[in-house]
Amino acid sequence: MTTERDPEDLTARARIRDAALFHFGEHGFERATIRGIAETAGVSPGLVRHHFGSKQGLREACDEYLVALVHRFNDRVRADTSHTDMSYIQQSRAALRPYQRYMARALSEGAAASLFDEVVNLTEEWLADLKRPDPPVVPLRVRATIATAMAMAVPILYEHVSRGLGVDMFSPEGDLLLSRALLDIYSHPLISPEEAAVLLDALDRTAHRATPAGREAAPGPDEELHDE
Amino acid sequence: MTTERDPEDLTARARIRDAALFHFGEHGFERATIRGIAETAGVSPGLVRHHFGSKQGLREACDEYLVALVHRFNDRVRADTSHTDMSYIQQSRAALRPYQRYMARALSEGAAASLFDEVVNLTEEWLADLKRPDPPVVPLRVRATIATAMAMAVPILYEHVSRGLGVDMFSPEGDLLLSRALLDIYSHPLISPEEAAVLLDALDRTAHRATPAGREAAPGPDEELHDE
DNA sequence: AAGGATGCTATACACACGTATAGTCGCCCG
DNA sequence: CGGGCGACTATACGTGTGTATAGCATCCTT
Repeated sequence: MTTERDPEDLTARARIRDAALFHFGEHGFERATIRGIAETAGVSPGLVRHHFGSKQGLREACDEYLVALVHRFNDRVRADTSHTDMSYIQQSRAALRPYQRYMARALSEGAAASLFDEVVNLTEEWLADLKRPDPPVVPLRVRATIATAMAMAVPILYEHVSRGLGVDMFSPEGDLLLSRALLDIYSHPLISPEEAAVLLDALDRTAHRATPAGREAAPGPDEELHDE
Repeated sequence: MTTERDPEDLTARARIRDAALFHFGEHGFERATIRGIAETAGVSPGLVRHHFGSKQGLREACDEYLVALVHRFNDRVRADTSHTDMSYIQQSRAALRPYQRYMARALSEGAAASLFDEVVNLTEEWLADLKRPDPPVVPLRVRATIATAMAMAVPILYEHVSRGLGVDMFSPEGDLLLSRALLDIYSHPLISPEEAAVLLDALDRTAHRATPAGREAAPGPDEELHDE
């Protein structure tokens, strides 16, 4: 059913990559060892180097593999016109679950940039057709980035979240509880609009105090603060 | 002013701890070396072991130090009755900024549990006196945990967030942009209540289908990651 | 002033890990 | 048939790192 892998898999190369995804995800890049990965894959450590050149090369291969995978799922979600139907999203979630820990680790180690950006793109589309009473105070891309980061937080902080939930996040119970919680949080503002207005005002005032007149420090690519 | 440190600081022990907080935050626990930390602290590597026993002991000392620090700030925020005034929060944010990268790393490595829990407690209080039209569908603790995780995501994904923002997250510009974005996101639901209701309903229905009666799923230590 | 504890350094050890090299087996193409 | 080539293994090397030990200096106590 979920044959989302490339045709030429089952090969030793693929087994090494899978083992690496597991080991990197479970122990982190540094603590994971080529020897351990090789053992899981059922090959000799030398073969790892033969196929991927180096440990870093292996990581990059893992990243590329996942980027392609996520991209494929994104396309499917995009193709789904009925946004009330979550079957594709659920399906994607399920299929990507084995790789969540790897993604979490890689992202928190600063790697897998294109993977993150790929998700940001999707989030951007998602946020774009979201109706809201007042105009946003920051560009769409910024909101999408932060929303993506926030969504990634849960798998990244796996141990802590599981402890707070009282059940393992990846168990069926945990997954259900988590989904319900996310739905609740995402559908309710954590700050009342009035309070937000006050705080935003205070923020802008202190900001103006800090940056009195013509500032030019740190020229970002596009400094558009206002909106898309 | 920012004399938030213990009295007996300036000592070599304190310098080592500070250096460790920096190195661990900058390079992660694994990549950070005792020799490097010692050099930054201006002492010999042996002294690190003398004071903290082991690298792990050093990490724990860092955690304890930060838990105490955060705890102190939490108390001050709690003591602040006027919730519209953000001076204490801003002050705490500023004071904790040098340690943010350490905290982010430690948390994403699964460590510093009590630090996380400390923040969850504060979030819990924050969420408790938040008015909302409908009753929550999950316990307060669960919501607080996830909200905390989401808040932590931004510093953890520092590189990616900075890239998405177009400016360095820790620069003044980045900080302002980030604050505005967070305010915007926190004050607007990302899912409309109606949509959420539909999704929640769908979720509960599939959940009942999946777990007919008492499930307790065997959480295998190593999940097969090949296919499903 | 003697003695010991404590802060601190220098040196050495043990080991795990990434990497490099040489070699073997099997398959495909000519 | 055979020659080359890619998949794969065995083994070894170098090094970075945590840790252990021994020794020195300084200060406090009695």
